[in-house]
Amino acid sequence: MFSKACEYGIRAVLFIAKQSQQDLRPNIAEISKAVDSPEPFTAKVCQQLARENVIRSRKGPNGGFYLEKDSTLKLAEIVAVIDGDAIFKGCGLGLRECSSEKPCPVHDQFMIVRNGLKHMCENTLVMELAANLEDGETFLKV
Amino acid sequence: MFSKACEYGIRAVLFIAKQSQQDLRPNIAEISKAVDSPEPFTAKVCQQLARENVIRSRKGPNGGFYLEKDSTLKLAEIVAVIDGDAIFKGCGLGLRECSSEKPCPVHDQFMIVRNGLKHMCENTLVMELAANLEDGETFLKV
DNA sequence: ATTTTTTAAGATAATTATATCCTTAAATAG
DNA sequence: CTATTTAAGGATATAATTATCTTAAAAAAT
Repeated sequence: MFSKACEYGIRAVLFIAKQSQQDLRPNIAEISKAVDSPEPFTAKVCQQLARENVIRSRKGPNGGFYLEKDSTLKLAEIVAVIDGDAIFKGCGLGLRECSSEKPCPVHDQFMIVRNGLKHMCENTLVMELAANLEDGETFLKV
Repeated sequence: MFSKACEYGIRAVLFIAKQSQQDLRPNIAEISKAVDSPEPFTAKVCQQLARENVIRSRKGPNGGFYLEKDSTLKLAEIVAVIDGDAIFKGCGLGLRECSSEKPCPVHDQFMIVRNGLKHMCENTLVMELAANLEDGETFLKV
């Protein structure tokens, strides 16, 4: 569904969000340990997200990645930055042109599924997911 | 969503199905031309599907790939053979273990989307899609 | 100011997915 | 039975993704 980079990205951001709720700023070593992802690769992904202003970063001692406490970041923004929006918009059979005027054979069926994914990602708040994580209701590794 | 191999595979099978409804058995050259896909790669995919009994093939003059006219083949079988069932079953965040007992943060949300895709693929008949194709209601290339 | 911590960026390596080529073997038509 | 057509299989090439390593630059703390 999502690329590995995107999976790591979402997991990293959820951990960052959880830590941010306690005024902490985890660095790459802490993040990759917490979400069980390769350190240099996770660094790349976090840097990309920071560059695109999806998350924030601070250098120097006590630095790391963080989110504003009142952040309204949604899953969709993470996905769009890392994987692009092909998964939300592209044709299920890979046709360049595929629209209701010139639909592929599964156009209508896919539209429903893709819209479901899109709405889900656009309506899921990172901070809310992080809250469940803090309660031990959900998990980020294994 | 699906791999390129799987996209080509579905497009190829839909064309094969359409031709089979007219008692034709297209060969690789005809298939890859009709669905605008690379010939050797399409050959690999079709051979794999034939080996796994998803479609049928016949060698020699006038040979090619085909489906029985009363085939009840569904999209899900093509996807499962080419991409496996990770897309129907796997965790959206790539966790090895992810269940209702030990869910990832987006477990419930993803479940809904994945099940939507799964049911769609399991309930969509290749022969029905091929019929629309024959009527010029849907398209397989560009 | 200097040192230390940490992000940032660039270059490189390994792996996987995509694509191609070439040879072999099967099967049909004549 | 033979020639021809076509799928099947193996080996190989290319591109993209995933992963790593190294160095630089920024910023905070002392």
